[in-house]
Amino acid sequence: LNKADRLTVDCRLDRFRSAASSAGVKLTHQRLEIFREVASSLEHPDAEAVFRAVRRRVPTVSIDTVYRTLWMLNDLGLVTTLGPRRESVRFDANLDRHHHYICVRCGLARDFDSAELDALGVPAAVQAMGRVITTQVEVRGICSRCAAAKNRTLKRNPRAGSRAATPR
Amino acid sequence: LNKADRLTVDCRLDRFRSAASSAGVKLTHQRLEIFREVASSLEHPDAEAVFRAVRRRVPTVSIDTVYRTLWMLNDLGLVTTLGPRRESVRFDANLDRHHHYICVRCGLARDFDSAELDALGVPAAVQAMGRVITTQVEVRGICSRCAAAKNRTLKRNPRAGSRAATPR
DNA sequence: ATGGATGCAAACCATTTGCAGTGTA
DNA sequence: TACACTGCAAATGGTTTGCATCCAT
Repeated sequence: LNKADRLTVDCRLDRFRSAASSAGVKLTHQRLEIFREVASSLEHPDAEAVFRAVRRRVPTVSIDTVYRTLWMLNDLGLVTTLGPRRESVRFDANLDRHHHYICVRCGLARDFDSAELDALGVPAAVQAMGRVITTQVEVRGICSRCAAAKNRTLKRNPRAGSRAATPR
Repeated sequence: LNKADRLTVDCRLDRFRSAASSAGVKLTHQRLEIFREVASSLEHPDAEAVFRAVRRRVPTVSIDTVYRTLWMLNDLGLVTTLGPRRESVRFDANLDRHHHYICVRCGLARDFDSAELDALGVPAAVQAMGRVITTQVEVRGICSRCAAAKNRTLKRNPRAGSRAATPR
């Protein structure tokens, strides 16, 4: 990591520290290392990759602490997930160009079309990464049904969105 | 389904029939029903949802046939998957607005920025679906590393992308 | 008829959870 | 000190696979 990246990581760590104290969660050794790992990686690591990396510095961490911490960071808004959340793979037979709206709460997934979005080009930097097959816009939010049922725990309830509250 | 949708489904079924014969895969009762289900659903069903629906018409289908068929359809290019493929959830500490390039072969995920894409608005139809939290562009393709190693089976090799060929 | 496809049941593997011990605030 | 957090180990649940049987071609 170069100097600028290091600054970014430090800034993120600070954000974590203050978020943690104001949310009343404890700042443990392992949480710090887990967050540092995600914050300083360019790889979008999954739980196991984080685990492997952190274990080098904290040989006793367990994989379940990694999972718990990552979801906690997600709940604190310090981290995002890539792709659909705690869900199984979904299939889509619509081969026409289209985009998706995804409810992060219940997993609802709906198509939408947009001439504007279809016209998008991808920047040159992307071409360098590899061949491009498809370009899709993914809009995430809370669907109206879930918003209507805005009840219950503020903390992420375990398993939310996987099977519970099946859309439609 | 209205008349136009029915036509779409029939067209997709025909496409399946010809793709199947030219690829030399057999056109079974259950495959037809599985494809019909995905092709006529607006729900982006996951494997289990397809299973439940098909079972009403073909009470003996098994969940593993559903899985096998869905991936086969994917290999044939008749179906797409939503979100990252056979992968575990990945995390991302980059909270700045950004987009993703994802290699469908090895699962590599990289950020990229684009002022043009950041300026996107979402169509009104989406507002009706629910509140919008984030808008991201997901570009899928084959990364240069995978393209370079363009060896081996044309058929999807099982487990590809999950653990094998860990990027970087 | 015959090789690919299915269904079954067992295997797999990532992720989650209950619990007793541990460490932070 | 007290309560949240950790590590362990066992449970869970979605997905995959080996194999004997079946059926499109």
